Amino acid sequence: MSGKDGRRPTIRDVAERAGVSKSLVSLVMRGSAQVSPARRKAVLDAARALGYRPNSVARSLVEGRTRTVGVIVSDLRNPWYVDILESFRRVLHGDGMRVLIGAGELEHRLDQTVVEAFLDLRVEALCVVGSLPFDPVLADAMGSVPAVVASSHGYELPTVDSVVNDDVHGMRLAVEHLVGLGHRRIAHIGGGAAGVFQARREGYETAMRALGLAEHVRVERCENDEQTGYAATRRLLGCDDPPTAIVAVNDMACLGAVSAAADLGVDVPARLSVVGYDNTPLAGTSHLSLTSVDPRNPEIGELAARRLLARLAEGGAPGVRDLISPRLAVRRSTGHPPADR
Amino acid sequence: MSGKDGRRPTIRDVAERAGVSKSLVSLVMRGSAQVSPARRKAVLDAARALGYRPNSVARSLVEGRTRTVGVIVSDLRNPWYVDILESFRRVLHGDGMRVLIGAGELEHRLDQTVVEAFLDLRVEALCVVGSLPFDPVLADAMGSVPAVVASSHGYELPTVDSVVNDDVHGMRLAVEHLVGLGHRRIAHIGGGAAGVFQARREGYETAMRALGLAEHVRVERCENDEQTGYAATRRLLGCDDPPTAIVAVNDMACLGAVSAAADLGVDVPARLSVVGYDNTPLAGTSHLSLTSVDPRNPEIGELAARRLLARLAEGGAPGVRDLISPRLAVRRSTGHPPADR
DNA sequence: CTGTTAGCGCATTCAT
DNA sequence: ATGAATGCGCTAACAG
Repeated sequence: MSGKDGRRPTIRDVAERAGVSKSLVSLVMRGSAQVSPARRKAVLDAARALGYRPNSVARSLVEGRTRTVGVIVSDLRNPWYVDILESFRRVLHGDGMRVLIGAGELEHRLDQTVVEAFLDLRVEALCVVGSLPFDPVLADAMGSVPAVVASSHGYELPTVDSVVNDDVHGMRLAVEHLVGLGHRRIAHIGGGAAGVFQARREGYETAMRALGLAEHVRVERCENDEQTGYAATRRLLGCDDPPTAIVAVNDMACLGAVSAAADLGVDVPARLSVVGYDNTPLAGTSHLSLTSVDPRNPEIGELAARRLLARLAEGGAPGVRDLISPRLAVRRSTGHPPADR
Repeated sequence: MSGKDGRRPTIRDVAERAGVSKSLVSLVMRGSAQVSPARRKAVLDAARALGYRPNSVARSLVEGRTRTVGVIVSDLRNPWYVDILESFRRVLHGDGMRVLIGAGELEHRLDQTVVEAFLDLRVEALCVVGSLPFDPVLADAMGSVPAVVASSHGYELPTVDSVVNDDVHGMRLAVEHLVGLGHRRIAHIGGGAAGVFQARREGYETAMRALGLAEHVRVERCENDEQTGYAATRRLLGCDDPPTAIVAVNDMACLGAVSAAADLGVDVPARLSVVGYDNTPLAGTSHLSLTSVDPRNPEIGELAARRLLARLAEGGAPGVRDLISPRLAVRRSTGHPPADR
């Protein structure tokens, strides 16, 4: 398991034991075809006997590359990003790259230490998954190494590719679905002037207008959590002319809407239809069974990885923006509106 | 941003620009006090002007250490482990260590590639979070570098520390809480003959016997997901003498229990009390509001990190087993049993 | 305090 | 097909 004196065995130990030179061991370890079968076997046997594995630190140093890309995830606690990550790393693994994960957000600010850790480690590229507060350190880093953002707003730099789901299209799918069921008073919880919140609010408003429902546009502010979604929904349901349907900015807010409806004795979907966004594992549970816009995260992760590989090969090409068309996952939280009073 | 010819600047470039030797630059970068303020400033200025950052790859090679520990997480999709990870990395960061995360499970088998990636990277220690299928490659790795397991069963090797919550105590808290509310027919969903499932089933049985309820012991098999928890609960509620309370092996199964009860028109907690385990974010949502055993993950992560640091300093001491006493987070899914028929 | 020298483990020329 | 020499960027042990 260890070298003779407790150290891990090096290429030299293997060479000595196999009775060949270090270079030959190196060739064998990297799968060169230019080695006679007999010597190859001798090297492989010696390596196994010693428990040798090439030191990737030394290799990185001499090759001048680490074959590593750093991924900065906005929030580990809400596992909406897992599908992005999995397809992203699958593609990069296929290209011999390693993927490191770091958590980017720390008390509503960017955790600069993860950016610096990645830079210190000499990652060859960066990927930001999910919206992160803007920070010059990160922006600078993304200017100096190849970078891509996935499902993220706020870092669309000139030389950074971005792959995001089409929020406008997604909100349109949600509103059209509800209109198709007969709803007209369709409200939105979310809002705000930045990032996904802005994009989805605008998508909602655009869709409502396009369907002739401009007069019913109604937005109540909330964040990406159950509490504020709950409060926003209570405000909506407490007014004179409450909506028959709510489109939420994401699944967590939508969960708040469901809780609020339950507390008020409003049946979902009989008296209130709700639609979430992100199609998280939460939405798929049979207990909630939320109709939710599915951003197609596996596709986003895969395309982000491809963009990154292309950029790694090409160099500083201008950033390309990919818009993935979402789909609607229809479940049991939506239905026909109640008959008019 | 880059060196003169596109390369990243090295310690040599900085030394040249500052008019000092490389060693001096090295001293300054590592914060030595043995440098005159004037020269220190010259070095720092040159480094900033060049955008220099020490190459940690080269540093690792010469120091013979990477200051990196690899964490293998069982399942990224279920974010129960996040609190463990956060406190774990907080402690390690405080000691100048980096933490890398890898996903360990791949289609019910261990993903050996993450173990090998960590070994290739020369991580100085390993940490396994959550139960993973046994695999000789991982066992071997944990024998060859300092290792600790947190909230995990199955890798309690002779030289591996383990920090786990006390499942027996946790199940006892759950059962006692229910008995205190007046329940007697208390069933368990979970079961199985390995890992947490075994430990919690045994804990349940022990607690029931200790409270004189041996005759009411009833276990229905399920896994760590909503579907099987749902099915198990339907079996329980469909029999002649259904339980008035269910203790689930974890929160996901408990969610299944809630769904099943809802589908059968059984009100929670009026006609059925349910208790989960893990106190995941899910349990805390006001919509579900599950009473759940809280394993105190922040403490687990912190202690695991301390054990690892001690082991890193000490060497191959025998593995110590820490049992963390869980607490019960009481919420709205438990209440008094219905009055007898 | 500062500069010089020698590797860390490996891949990569160049010679055979 | 194989082996010897060179250097990746840095730190550590010295010698000034």
